[in-house]
Amino acid sequence: MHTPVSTRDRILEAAERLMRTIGLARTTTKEIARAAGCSEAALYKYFASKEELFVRVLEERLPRLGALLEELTAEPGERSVAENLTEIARHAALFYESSFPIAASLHADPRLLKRHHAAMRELGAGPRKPLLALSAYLRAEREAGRIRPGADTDAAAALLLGACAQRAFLYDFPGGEVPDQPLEEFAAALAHTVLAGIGA
Amino acid sequence: MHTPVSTRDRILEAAERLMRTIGLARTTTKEIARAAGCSEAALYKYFASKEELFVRVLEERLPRLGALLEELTAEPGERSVAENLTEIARHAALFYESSFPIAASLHADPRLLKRHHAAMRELGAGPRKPLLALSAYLRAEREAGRIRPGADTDAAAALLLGACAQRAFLYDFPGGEVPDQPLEEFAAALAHTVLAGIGA
DNA sequence: TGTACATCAGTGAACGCGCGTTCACTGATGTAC
DNA sequence: TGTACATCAGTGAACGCGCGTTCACTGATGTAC
Repeated sequence: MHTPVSTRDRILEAAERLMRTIGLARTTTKEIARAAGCSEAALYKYFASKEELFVRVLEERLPRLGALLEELTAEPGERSVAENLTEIARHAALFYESSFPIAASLHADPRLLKRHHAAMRELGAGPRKPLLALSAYLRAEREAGRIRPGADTDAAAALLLGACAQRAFLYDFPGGEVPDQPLEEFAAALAHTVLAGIGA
Repeated sequence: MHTPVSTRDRILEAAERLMRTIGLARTTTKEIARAAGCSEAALYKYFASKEELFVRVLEERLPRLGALLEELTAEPGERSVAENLTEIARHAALFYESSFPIAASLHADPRLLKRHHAAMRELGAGPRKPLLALSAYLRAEREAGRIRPGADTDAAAALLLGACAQRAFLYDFPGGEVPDQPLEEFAAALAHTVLAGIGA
């Protein structure tokens, strides 16, 4: 720890930023080195290959929605269900917005996707975690009598998170199109409409 | 028209299949030519560049959900809203399943995405079309008194289609994981839960 | 009819470029006596 | 204290490979007279 930011960290940061902005397809070792302010050879002092570098970026620098949801739903009783769902939708939308470009890149290269998926499994993470966490929260609310007894919590979770994920997809398009509906409003509308269906 | 299937069509078909299976990142001109049963040079008789070939694949071979939805909702009165929504969800899920891998590939390469987006705009298509079509259908049902007057049709459309799109994402993972819930059941559950919120 | 030429789909072999990767190295810092 | 050696982060320059692309061509089919 001689320097406040290690070369390794600068490499990871540069790789992540490039994946986000110019896409995996155009993120080359040369570009990464230039952005990190080191030589290409230095990359290979810290990572065995370009593929391993990418896997590390995904493991070490992507946020975790599942963990966030678990936190958010730790004390279910403190706020109303509507408030909780709105907050969840807001966080989910932000999360998908920030991770979508990288996730998309991954799916363009099944070999890399496979390696990433294996690494995720070992970490106990994965793309289905947020769904499970939200569904678990909704079941708890159902037990507490705050949502309707017959409500389908899996369907409700799929609807809410799906809409947030799709929003991220719709706005990851060139031309910098701005959403016609602000995030807060969008989140509240989703929560309200879902809750109208499952609320007690 | 000497042969029943032209070389151009075989090239497009091969390119599409490869994009779907091995991903854009690994779809090379050599692989396309091999799969189409022609020389690499032949590709350049029909397409100016590899990038143009991809744009043509997207323009000419991807299904159109927006058009399908418009068709599906042409005579709203014939079936119940629940039946209509289930059918819409089913078709949407199938559509996203088939187009997701290619859409993901596109987002890995912003330059290609930009070209594609421009081409789409000219065709009057685009990723937001299905949302608009579904929301229009729901508004029609609202006018007809078959769903609640105050219902937020935009939110309902975002929820239903978002959940279908996310399902496609969740199952586009290696290891050939099979959905734990059959498509029919999934579609019905979504339609039911959304309708509980907006139904008359 | 035959003959000479034009057109056209498609090819084999090569090209140059940019990529990921490696190698022998340098200069600074730490350690033993 | 100075001296000799070890360790370590990082580099410049090169390497080979695979990619998209091009070029001069071939052989089959169509057309004019």
